[in-house]
Amino acid sequence: MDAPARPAQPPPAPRHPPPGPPPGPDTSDVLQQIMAITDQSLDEAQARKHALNCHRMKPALFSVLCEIKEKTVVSIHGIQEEDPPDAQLMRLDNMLLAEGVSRPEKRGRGGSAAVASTATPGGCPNDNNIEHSDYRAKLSQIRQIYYSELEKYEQACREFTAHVTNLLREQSRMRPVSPKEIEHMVGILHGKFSAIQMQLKQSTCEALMTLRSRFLDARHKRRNFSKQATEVLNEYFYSHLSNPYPSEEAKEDLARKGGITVSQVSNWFGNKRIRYKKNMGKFQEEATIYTGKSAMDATKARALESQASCLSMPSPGSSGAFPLTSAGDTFLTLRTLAFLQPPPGGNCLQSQARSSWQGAIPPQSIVSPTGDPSSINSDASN
DNA sequence: TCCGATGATTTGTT
DNA sequence: AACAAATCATCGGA
Repeated sequence: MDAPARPAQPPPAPRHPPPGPPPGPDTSDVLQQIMAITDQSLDEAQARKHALNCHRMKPALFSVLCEIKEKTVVSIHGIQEEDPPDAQLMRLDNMLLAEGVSRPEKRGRGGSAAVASTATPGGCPNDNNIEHSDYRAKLSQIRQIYYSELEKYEQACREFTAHVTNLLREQSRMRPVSPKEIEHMVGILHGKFSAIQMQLKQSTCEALMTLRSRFLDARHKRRNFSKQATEVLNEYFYSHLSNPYPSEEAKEDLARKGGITVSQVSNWFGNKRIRYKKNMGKFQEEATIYTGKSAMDATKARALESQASCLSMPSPGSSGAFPLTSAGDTFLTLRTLAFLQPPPGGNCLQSQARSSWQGAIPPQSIVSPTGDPSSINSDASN
């Protein structure tokens, strides 16, 4: 660094003239000046700096320069100033919030560990109640990593911002740097850091998705249906063997009764139809059990029906009406409704897929050619 | 551990 | 969109 005073001498002429315009006398002048500056001693330079700082015109000059700079900066960056809330960032934030990873209010600067431990367990509003302790452990792990990383980024951002601010303040003594410019620079810095934070949020969301898909994929965590559900489904299946295609309402009803979802009911019927058709012999015993059950139920239902109609209907002969008189009839009514579901062949639009079922019906269960809805009961009575 | 049962998913069809 | 058929992946009993 020490610059021994050497006699200022003209630079040696270049051996090869550079391309472009030849260096005129101005260039060599500037060069010479630069060389002269480098040759000055540090003390001398400091002295000159001090003299410049103490110049009486300095404050005025700086303020003017600052003003000009401010205008230029505003004109350049003014458009970018308005920061529309990033849709992507909002999506990520919402997801992290929904998953219970982040909190609604993130202003607090509490310890990350405290935050991680107080976050609501199972805060996910998803219908599937995740109870796996393994899942929770992994979720907690993700949460902790997220918060520790976030804290790191925030810390780095604070430190770097402070550093830059100090640097600029320091420099503002030497060159025109307005407070507004510093503010702007800080804003840019924050933008950069928030971009990094967005990446962090994105990877956290990805980790969450992977975790969820792994734990919520029902195929990997299959559970057999409860006895109740199986009974309800089988009962319906064998009592509607001629047309085992429950309507949407019937599916909902079955789902409710069995404590499963409608799509599970649909899956079950899809599987059942296929497997029954493939190997009817295998299901004979089951069929006997459930058709017997259904027959008993039907008998009971009929008894109840006649009882109810005697009690509530003036004319027992009118079979088309649904009395809906008391809560006690709910079962009967539901059954009756189920029996009166789309009659065989009544729904031509849907009959194509169902027509393939006709070949799978055992002889005693085939619906009478008249298509009388009441004939479905023959499945049960047989 | 094997193997049939079974719930879920995928693919192709209507 | 609903379904059939094939297939996957897990469950649960022997």
